[in-house]
Amino acid sequence: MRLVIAQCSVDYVGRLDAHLPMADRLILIKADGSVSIHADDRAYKPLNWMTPPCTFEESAIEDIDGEDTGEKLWLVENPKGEQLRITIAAIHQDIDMELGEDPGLVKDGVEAHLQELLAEHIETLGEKYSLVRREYPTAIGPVDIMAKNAENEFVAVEVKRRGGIDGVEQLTRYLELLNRDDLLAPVHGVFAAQEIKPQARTLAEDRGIRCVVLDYQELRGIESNELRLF
Amino acid sequence: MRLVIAQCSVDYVGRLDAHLPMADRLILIKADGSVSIHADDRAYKPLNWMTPPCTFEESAIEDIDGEDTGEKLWLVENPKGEQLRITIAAIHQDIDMELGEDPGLVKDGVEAHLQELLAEHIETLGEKYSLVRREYPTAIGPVDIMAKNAENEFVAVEVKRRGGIDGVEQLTRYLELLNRDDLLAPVHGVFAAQEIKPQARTLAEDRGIRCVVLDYQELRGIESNELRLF
DNA sequence: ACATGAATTTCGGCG
DNA sequence: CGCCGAAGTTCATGT
Repeated sequence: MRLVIAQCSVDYVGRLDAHLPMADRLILIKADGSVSIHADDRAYKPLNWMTPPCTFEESAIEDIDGEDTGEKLWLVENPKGEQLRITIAAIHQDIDMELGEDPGLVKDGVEAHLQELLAEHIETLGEKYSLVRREYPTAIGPVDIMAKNAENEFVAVEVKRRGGIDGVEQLTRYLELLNRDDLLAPVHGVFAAQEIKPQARTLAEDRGIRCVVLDYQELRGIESNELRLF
Repeated sequence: MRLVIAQCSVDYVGRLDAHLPMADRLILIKADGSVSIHADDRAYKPLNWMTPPCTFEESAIEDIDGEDTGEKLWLVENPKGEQLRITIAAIHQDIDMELGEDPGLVKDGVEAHLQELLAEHIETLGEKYSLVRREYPTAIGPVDIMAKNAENEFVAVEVKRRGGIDGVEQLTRYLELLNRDDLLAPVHGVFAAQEIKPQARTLAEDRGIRCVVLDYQELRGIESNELRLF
């Protein structure tokens, strides 16, 4: 990892064209070969970058008379021919440090995990609910969770972290298909998400689909409480 | 902008839970208050981060006996209560630098620009093609470009940077609607993108929609050539 | 390798 | 302020 704070201008030519006028910025050169250029804002997003694989080449910039201007051109290029051209006017800091390979991130709470938790605690949807199976297969793709309600009727559940119109449309297609099967009908629908957008809720309820807001911490809490009982 | 290279472990509790075991990493603290944690890989993407607005607080970590362990806890928290807890075991580098406000990025070549260029050079679609208007309004949303072909028939054009199934479906809906209007029918369809996925192409051609791959550099080149003529 | 779909998506535009 | 859709999306997964 090399960190360079420098006065620089940048041009990107590739999937689009972009230009950054001369200013002080951080240039981050990682061991994977990637280069990214950060300003002191825009949170974690760089102004410009090049992802590996790519090559890095430094050259001196000469003026019309062939005199060295003291400026450097850093040319970063990938095999597709996309280029990042960094003109370095002055370097304020330049540090290099070996970090070694990172153990990596352990995530917990994405959609797959929500589905898992809800399947384990299907009674969150109502008393006497029981799980039929996760990823219940249909001709147009798997339903996230298939369950049965207290009346022993089928309930198809679509799980999302953020529930939008798309998810409702998806569930609607499943319900339409499933309800054509006399062995299953009537199949009810539940749209379950950590966050449900108003439009999605309206559309869902309009179609007789019940909306359930999932509380991830609470679902996890149920597990913790169960554990505490032992 | 503060750059800290440190041996640290990180826990994020918020929209999901995530954990990073102890290792050497770069911690980037920007003037906007954002904090991001980078490893020496994963290109420009940080392992973990917190976007502003958020608060930063440092405290000493004590062991069970109340003895200072020498470790520090950096607690980054946003108003929603999401937390980034960084345990600092050792600091290898710590530099601080004022960068000032960035002039910002000039972009050129995104979808809006593709649409603009194609509208200006509608003959790219065929000889004698003429532009009716961009963002041609319909009840279900605007058609990117409405044109007429050499036979003076309407042609609805959907412009995408990357053409997938969705774009074809969208154009199909427009065409269905537009062709119900006797004043417009027959309306032909053109699916224009910098890159068209095979499945999208198959679907489009199956529906009688013509696929056109746009070359951004070439469209720009036309402009350059025109300029050169003057 | 390619297509599909989630992401702490982010980001910007428009209403 | 919230919805909607693009993004140099990126990233992981399944086929």
